[in-house]
Amino acid sequence: MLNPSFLDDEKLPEAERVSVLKEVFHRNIRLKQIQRLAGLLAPVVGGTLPANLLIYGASGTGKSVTCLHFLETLKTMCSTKDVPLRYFYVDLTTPRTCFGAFNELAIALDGSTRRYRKGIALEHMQEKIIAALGAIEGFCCILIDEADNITTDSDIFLTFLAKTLPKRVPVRIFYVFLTNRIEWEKNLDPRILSVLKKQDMIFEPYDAMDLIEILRLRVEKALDVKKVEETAIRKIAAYASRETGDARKAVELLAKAVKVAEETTGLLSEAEVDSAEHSLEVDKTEELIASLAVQQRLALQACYTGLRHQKGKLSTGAAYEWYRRVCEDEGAQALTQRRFSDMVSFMDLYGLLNARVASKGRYGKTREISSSLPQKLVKSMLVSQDT
DNA sequence: ATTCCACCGGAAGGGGCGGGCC
DNA sequence: GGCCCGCCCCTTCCGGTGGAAT
Repeated sequence: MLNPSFLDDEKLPEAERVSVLKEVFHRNIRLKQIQRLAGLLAPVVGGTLPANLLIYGASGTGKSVTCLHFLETLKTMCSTKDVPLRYFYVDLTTPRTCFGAFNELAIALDGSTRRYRKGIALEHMQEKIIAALGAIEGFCCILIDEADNITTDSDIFLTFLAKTLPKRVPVRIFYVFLTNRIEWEKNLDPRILSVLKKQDMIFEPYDAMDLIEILRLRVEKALDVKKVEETAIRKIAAYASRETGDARKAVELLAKAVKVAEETTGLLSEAEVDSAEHSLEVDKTEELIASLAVQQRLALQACYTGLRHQKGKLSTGAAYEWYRRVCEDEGAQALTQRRFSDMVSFMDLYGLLNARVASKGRYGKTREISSSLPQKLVKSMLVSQDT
C-alpha cells in the first residue's frame, strides 16, 4: 500500500480531497447531473436570479460534492462575466435543532470556526446572519446539505430563509437544498413551499460503471496497481451498486479488502473482496451490538442463552424467564414483559434475531424467536458479556 | 361452533432528564 | 448558570387474535 489515506476520506487533507474530486469529474462521472444543474442555475451568469433548487438523492450518490464542485465552477464563470457570486455550505449531516441550524448557518457565513454559545436568543442569531450577509453584494447561493435533518421547528428556520432573509439583505439569494428523503417536501408547510418557488432534481445512484471509475481512481492513488486485479474492482462495484450505489460504501469495501489482502496474499483478487464483504458485515453487527442500550443487550443475551439451552425456537414467555435470570445475575432491574416484547421486535427489526408471531392454537399465540446471527458471533457475544 | 391459551400491541399515564431558552 | 418543558422510557391496563382442542 502506497498511500492508504486515499482510501479514507476522513484522513485526506482538504486540498487532496478537492483534487481527487476534480479527477472524478474529469472522468465524466456525474456529467448528466452537472449538466442539469447548469441548466437550472445558469440564469445567474446572465444576472438573473435562478429558482431555488431541491435535490433528492440517496446518501453516497455524490450530491454534496457534485454541487460544491459545480458551484465552484459557476463562481469562476460568473467572475469572468463580472457577476459577483458567492456560495456557502451549511452542513446538517448530523441532526440539528432549529437553533443548531441557525448556528451552522452563522458559522458558514461569518467564517468563524467556533460555535455560538447555546442560550443565545434566536433573534440574536438571526441578526448575526443578516449582518454577515448584509456585507456582501451580488448573488449568493446557500447550499444546505441534508436539509431534512432539522429535528425541531424546521418551519422557523425555513421561513427565515424564505421570507425574512431576502427582505433584509441587499444580496440576492438562492438556495440549494439537498435531501435523501423524498417525502421531505410533503411535511413542509405549504406556505413556505409557495414562497420558495423551487425546482426539483433527482440524483440517480451511481451505476456499476461509475463505481468502477471511482474505485480505479482510488486504487491508482493509493495502491500498487499491479497488485490489484481488475475483476476485484468489478466485484466491489457490483456489490455496491447492487445494494445502494453508495460510493462511500464502495470505497469502504475497497479499503477493507485491501486490509484483508495485506494480511494474507498481498494480492487483491475476488476472493479477498468476498472475505472483506463478509467481515464488514460482521463488523457492522458487532458495532450494532456494542451500541445497544444496556437493557437491550441483556435481552439479546437472554435470547441467545435461551436458544443455546433450547435448540430451535423460543417463545416470548420462555425468553422472558431467561431475561429475568440474566438480569438477576447482572444485578439489573428487570423490565416488564411488555417492554421486553418491544425489545424483541426491535432486535428483529435490526436483524439481531428472528422473531415472528405464530399461533399455537390452544397453546396460545407467541413470537417464535430464533437465531439470525452466525454461530461465531453469538459465541463471542456471550463470552464477552459473561465477563 | 365454541372455548381458551399465551401472548400481541394500542392507549394512557407517570417519571426522569437533557436540551432549549433566558 | 439555572429553570422548565417536552420527550422518551417504562408500567399498567386491557381488548384482540389465530387456530388447536373439544
